[in-house]
Order: sequence, then structure tokens, then C-alpha cells
Amino acid sequence: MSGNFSIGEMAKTGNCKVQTVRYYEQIGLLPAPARSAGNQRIYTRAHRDRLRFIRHAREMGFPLERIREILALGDDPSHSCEEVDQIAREHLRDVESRIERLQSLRAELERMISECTANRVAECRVIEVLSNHELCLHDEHE
Amino acid sequence: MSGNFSIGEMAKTGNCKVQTVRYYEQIGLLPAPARSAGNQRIYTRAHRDRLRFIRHAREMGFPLERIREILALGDDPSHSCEEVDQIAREHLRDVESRIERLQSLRAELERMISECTANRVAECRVIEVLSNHELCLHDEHE
DNA sequence: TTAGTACCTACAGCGACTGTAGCTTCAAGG
DNA sequence: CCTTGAAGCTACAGTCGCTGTAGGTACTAA
Repeated sequence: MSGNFSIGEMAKTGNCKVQTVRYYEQIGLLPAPARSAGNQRIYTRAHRDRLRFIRHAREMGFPLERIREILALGDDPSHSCEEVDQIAREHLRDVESRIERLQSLRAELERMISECTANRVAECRVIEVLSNHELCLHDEHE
Repeated sequence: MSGNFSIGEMAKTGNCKVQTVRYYEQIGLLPAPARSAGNQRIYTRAHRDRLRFIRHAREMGFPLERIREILALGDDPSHSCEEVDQIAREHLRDVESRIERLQSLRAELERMISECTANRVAECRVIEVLSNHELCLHDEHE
């Protein structure tokens, strides 16, 4: 009773949809659980913990293939965690560069919007900037 | 000679692949151009400008459907640009919230990595944190 | 003429789900 | 015991924005 979960309970735990749980099984991230007499999936705590791991890693932006690698490393507890650490550091670098790109994008959008005071599309600064990349590369303004 | 472009030249102008140009045509973002005797696409300056617009908007992270809307508005130059402005502002908000989410993600990753000094997976802080969301929600450390 | 590049169509695949159709099974109330 | 409604099942299509591939045709320069 404490150790068995339906797929709906799994989904709630993992903060995801029922279909997502089935999808993880399909791609081999989550082992296929036992079935009830009526063919419904019966999960154990081990399944629940593994799903939790996957979902949390997903929320941190790790792609499923990275998660698959980490899970494989984690399955051998005597293994050095250097590789896990390496994957996490790589992911951090990835996140940092995404932040940087988004920040310059934000600056560009802000400038573009603030410069638009027209009320007709023909004079719209937004459309003008979108039409011409040069305007946002080396324009002071006006 | 000045007004005609091959699909390859279009791709170069738009900083994208040849397939991408054909894809835009397929989904109706770029009008189908005239064809040569040998069935090859012949683009005009108008096509090139429109592709440039699309590509620049894409680089600014606008989804194709937003771009489609802006293009539709832009096709009527007497139209008020308020809606264009609205779309751009909405996109800016979107970018801002993505930056915020990535920044807290970065903090979480940094803390997780800095806390890992073990050399066996069994004691790996990274794996521990990934297994348990609570650890990163309200833990000071240790 | 020939070689090499660029072009053509049509379609499959990516990542990570999400939605749908058309069933069956289960739990609770009457 | 029966019914009703929620939850589960399979299988597959769709999302977004391309990208890659196969198998062919057209163009260009030496």
C-alpha cells in the first residue's frame, strides 16, 4: 500500500502528464513496471524516485540524453562522480550562454520598442528594425 | 541582373539554409517565386527583403506565427502600428521571463556543483540534488 | 564534353512532449 | 448487483522550426 502507485499518482509526483510517464517508459528512461490483472501499470517507490530524478533534471533544463547518461552513471554507486560533475558544469556553461544571448536580445527589443512613436505602419520603427539588421548592429539612434 | 536571385543567394542573404527558404515558401511565409525554364526558383528583391525580415525577426526569437502576423499588418502601410508594437512588447516580456528562469536555474546549478566534493557517485551531491527537489528549494547548505 | 556544383521533389527525423480516438478497467454510490 | 464517471489502455498524429537524405535534373566553367 505504501509502495505502489498508479500512473496518475506518478504523474502528480513528477509534476507532469500521464502521457509523459508512458513516454519515458517508451524511450527506455523508466523501466516498464508490473501490470495489474486489468493491464494497468503498477509502480514501485523505485520507479517514483527515478521519475522524480528525471523530472527535476528536466526542470533544470538537462536534455533527456544527458539525464540518461547521468542515470547510467548513478546506477553504479562506486563509480567516480567526476563525469556527473562534468555534465553538470557543461550544462551550466550552456545556461550561461543562453542567458547572455537573451540579454542582448532583450536590449535590442527594448531599444526597438522605445524608438517606435509612429502610429502608422509605414513609419513603424519596429518594422523598420526587423527589416534591416544593420539598424540594430551599429546605430546609435536617429 | 540586379533584381534576380537564386535560392542559394537567398539563403546566403538570410543566413539560413536553402531548405529553410523552401520551407518558408511551403508554409506560406514567402510567396512562391517565378521559375526558370529548368524549373529553378527566381527571386526578386521583394522576396529577398521579405526573407531578410523573417530571418531577422527569427534571430530576435519571434515565433513564425508572430512573424506571420507582423507581416500581415505590414502589408497595409496605413495600418496603425499599435498591434505590431503590442506583439513586440509581449515578446519582450516573454524574453524577460525566460531570462529570469534561466538565472535561477544558473544559481541552482552553481550551488549544486560547488557542493560536490565527493569522488564516488554514492556521495555525489549533484545526483543527490537531482534526486530531490526539496534540497534546492529550502536548504541553506549542509 | 565533362566534371562539379547547385538545384529539384518528397519525405523522414529531431526533442520532448501533447492531443486524440476508441476502447477497457476500476472505485464508489444507490 | 448495477451503473456511472473517472482513470487507464494502445496507437498514432501533431507541435515548432527546421535539417538531412535519396535520387534525380539543371547550370556553369574549363
